[in-house]
Amino acid sequence: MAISDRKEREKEERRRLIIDTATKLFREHGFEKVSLRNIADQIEYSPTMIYLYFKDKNELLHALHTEGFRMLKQRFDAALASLSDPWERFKVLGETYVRFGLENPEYYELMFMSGEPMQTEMTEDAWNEGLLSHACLESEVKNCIASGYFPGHEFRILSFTVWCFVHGMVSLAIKDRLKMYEEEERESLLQRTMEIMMSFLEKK
Amino acid sequence: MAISDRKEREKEERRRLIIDTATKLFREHGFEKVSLRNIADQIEYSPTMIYLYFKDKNELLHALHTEGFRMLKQRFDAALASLSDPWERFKVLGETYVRFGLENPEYYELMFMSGEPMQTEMTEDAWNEGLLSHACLESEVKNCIASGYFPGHEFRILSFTVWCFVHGMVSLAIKDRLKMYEEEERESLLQRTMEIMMSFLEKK
DNA sequence: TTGCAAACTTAACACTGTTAATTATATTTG
DNA sequence: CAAATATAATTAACAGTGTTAAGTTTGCAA
Repeated sequence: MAISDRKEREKEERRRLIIDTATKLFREHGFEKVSLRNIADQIEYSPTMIYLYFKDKNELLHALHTEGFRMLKQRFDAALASLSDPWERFKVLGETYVRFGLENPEYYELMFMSGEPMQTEMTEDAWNEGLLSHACLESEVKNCIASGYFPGHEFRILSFTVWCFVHGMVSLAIKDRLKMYEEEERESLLQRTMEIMMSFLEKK
Repeated sequence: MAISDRKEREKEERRRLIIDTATKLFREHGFEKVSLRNIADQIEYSPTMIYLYFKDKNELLHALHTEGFRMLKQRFDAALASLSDPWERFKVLGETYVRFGLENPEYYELMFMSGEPMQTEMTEDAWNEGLLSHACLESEVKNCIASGYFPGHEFRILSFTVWCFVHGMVSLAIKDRLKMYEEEERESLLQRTMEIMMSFLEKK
C-alpha cells in the first residue's frame, strides 16, 4: 500500500511544519507569540487544524521541549568530543549548560522552568530526551569520582547539587533577577561565581 | 479636611481588599486563578473597577510580589532571632529560604521566577522589599567572613553563589523537575543535597 | 457512481486583559 | 436648597486566547 505510506509521510510532514513554525515564532518573537492562531496564520491553515496533529497546546509545547533537549545534547556532545580529562570534561559540561541557557532563554524556560509541558502524559519516551541530558551529567560526575575527585560522595547527589547551582544561576539571570548588581558587572559576576563553585568542588 | 481623609482611607481599604482577595485566590487555587474577573467576582465588583486602583494586572501582581518578600523577611527574622553563631545563622537562613519556597510555591514563583511583575517601573521603593531580603543574605555571609569562614572570598560573589544553589534547588523542585528521582526519595535528596552544599562551603 | 472516511474549515463557547463611554453617587459651589 | 461638578463604578465592547462541535470539502474504495 504505497498510497497510505505517502499519506503517512505527508501527515508527518505537516506535523513537522507545525513544530518548525512554532519553533520559528518561538525563537523570533519569544514565548508569548506561540499561540495556535499565530502558528496557523503563518502556515496558512485554520487554527483548529493543529488539533488534528496535537491533542492540545501542551502536546505541541512538549514537542518544542523535546527539540530543546536535542539541541542541548548536541551541544554537550560537540563540546566534549575532543576532551578526555574527567575534570576538564566536567567543567566544560557545566559551562556549556550555562551558555546554552543564557543564549536560548526561551528554550531554557520551556525545558526547565515552565509548568505546562510537564503536565502531559509523561509515560513512554516522552521524557527521554530530558533523561538523556541528565544521564550525561551523572556520567561525567561518575567519571570524576572514578578518577579520585569528590571522595566519599555519591554521584547522584553530587550531580543534583551542581545541577541546582547552574540552574539557579541561569534561571535567575534570564528572569532578570540580577538588578541589584550593576549592569556591566553582571557578566563577570556569572563568570566568577562559576569559578568559585568549581573551586569549592575541586577541594578534596 | 477630615472628609478627604476618610475618602483616602476608604480608597486604601478597597485597595487592600483587592490585594487580599488576590492573595486568597492565589493561595487557594494557584497562580492561574488570579484573573481580574475572578477577583472582581469574589469582591462583588465589576472587573474594570480594579483599574481604578491598579494601572494594570502587572501592578497588582507586583503588590503580591512585595507581599511575598515581606513574608520571607518575616520568616528570616523569626528564624534568626535567637541565634548568634554566624555559621549557624547562615545555615538556618538557607534552610528558611528553601522551606519558604517549598511551602509557598505560588509566592516563590511570583517572586523569583515569573517575568511579569518585573516589567513594571522598578524605580523608587518598588523593588525595595526584595533588596531587603538580598541584603539579609549578604549580611550573614559578611558575618561569616568576619568570623573566619570563606577565607579569601568576596561576600558579594559568595552570597550570589549560595543564592544560585538554593534557588536552583527550590525552583527545580516546585516546577516538578525531579521526576527522574523516585518519589519517596525526593525529600531526602533535597535534605542531603543541602548538607553536601554546606559541607563544601564549610571546608576552609 | 455511490458511499465513505479523512482533512480541513467555520462557528461558537468561555475565557483572558484592557479601553471608552455611560451611569450613578457623592461633594462642592452659586 | 438647588444646580454644577467631580468621583466612583458600571456596561459594552475589542482583540486576543485555547478548545469543541458541527459542517464542508476532498480523495479513495466498493
